[in-house]
Amino acid sequence: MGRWQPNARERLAEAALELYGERGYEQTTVAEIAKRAGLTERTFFRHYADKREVLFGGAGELEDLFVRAVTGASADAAPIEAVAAGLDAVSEVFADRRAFARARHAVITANAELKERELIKLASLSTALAGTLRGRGVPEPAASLAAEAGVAVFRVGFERWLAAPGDRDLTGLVREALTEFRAVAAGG
Amino acid sequence: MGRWQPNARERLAEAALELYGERGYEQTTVAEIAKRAGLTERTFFRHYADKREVLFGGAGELEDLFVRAVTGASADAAPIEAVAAGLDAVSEVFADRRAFARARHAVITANAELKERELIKLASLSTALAGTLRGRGVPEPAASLAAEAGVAVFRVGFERWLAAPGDRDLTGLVREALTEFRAVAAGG
DNA sequence: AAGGTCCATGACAGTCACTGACATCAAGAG
DNA sequence: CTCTTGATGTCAGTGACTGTCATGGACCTT
Repeated sequence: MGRWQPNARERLAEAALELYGERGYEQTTVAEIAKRAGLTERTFFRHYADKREVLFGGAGELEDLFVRAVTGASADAAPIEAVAAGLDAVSEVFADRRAFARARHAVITANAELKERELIKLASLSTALAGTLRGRGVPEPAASLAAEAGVAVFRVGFERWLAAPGDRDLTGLVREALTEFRAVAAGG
Repeated sequence: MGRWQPNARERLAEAALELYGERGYEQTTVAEIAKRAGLTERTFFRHYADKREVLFGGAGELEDLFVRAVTGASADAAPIEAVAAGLDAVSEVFADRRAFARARHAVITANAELKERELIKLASLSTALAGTLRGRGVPEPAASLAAEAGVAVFRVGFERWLAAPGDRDLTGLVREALTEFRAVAAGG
């Protein structure tokens, strides 16, 4: 047995999501989160840079996954097709986490500061994707535009998945969003 | 002569942009901004909700302008064409403000918190555009996707304009970005 | 086993963004 | 001339976040 309970970081993230859900983000103090996790406020800030970041621990892994899938797409795939491969990979990860995704999404959409943080994570993802596409030989601004398109398509598909009843498949909804997107861009 | 100097709000915005540029956003306190504007910290917060918002006073007008142009596009224009009309209208506004736009953009890109605020303003613009498109009879998710596309295209064109030497025309750069975008979506 | 180092955490004081409550005083209304 | 209005000042308070030093179990060395 260690001197402290294990998984301090995860306990903090859990406590934060619960409290943000129960009372709202602004009505929750960091001291309360730390207390529920059996830690102190100071320790919270050693694990998370600020009060928002505690909800975004997985953003880095998601970005890596998306980038790897795009990198791994066949060399002759068009930019939008490489992005589509990334969309499939990312969609799979969420398949069995809809309850968690819904709780987290509800908390985030209820607060402007949290929305800001989510947007900058998506922007970071977009930047990483654009870089990956350039690495595949896609010139600018096509790389940036394809990356932005991919993120927009994922977001639309993801939100429809969260709103959908029962057993709709995220991968399918994201693919539908991509198809719609291409029709719109074509002038449909 | 009033009891106070006029244009307190504008003086605060000017002082803030100067100080953020000179020392950086984080190294500037609200008390310093207020002092340079000849006011107190408390008065700063009566004009701007927070330390970031002072750089985004014009966001509302820009959104209105964009929305009005899309609303005014010919009734049989495709969604992406209506958005293009909005892009033209917004581009015009910036034509003679490149120096200011550059200073502001440099400050914003130098700081993550300011980037977050910029992103949420663009997201708000996107949401407003999507609503306007739905008002024109465009169904979801086409409306949201066309709106996101419009904002992405503007941002790419805008950044190229800021980076470009001399006398490049913003309207032209944004139109080029739109053309490239449509090619990418088509699978080019 | 004794001693030494490591490192996650605690304790505590401090800065600054932001808010609520109340006071002030020129300008305009009547 | 008086009254009301509204932008500003003053002041006290909360909470996010940081720097610094102390603590003590785990692990390593001998």
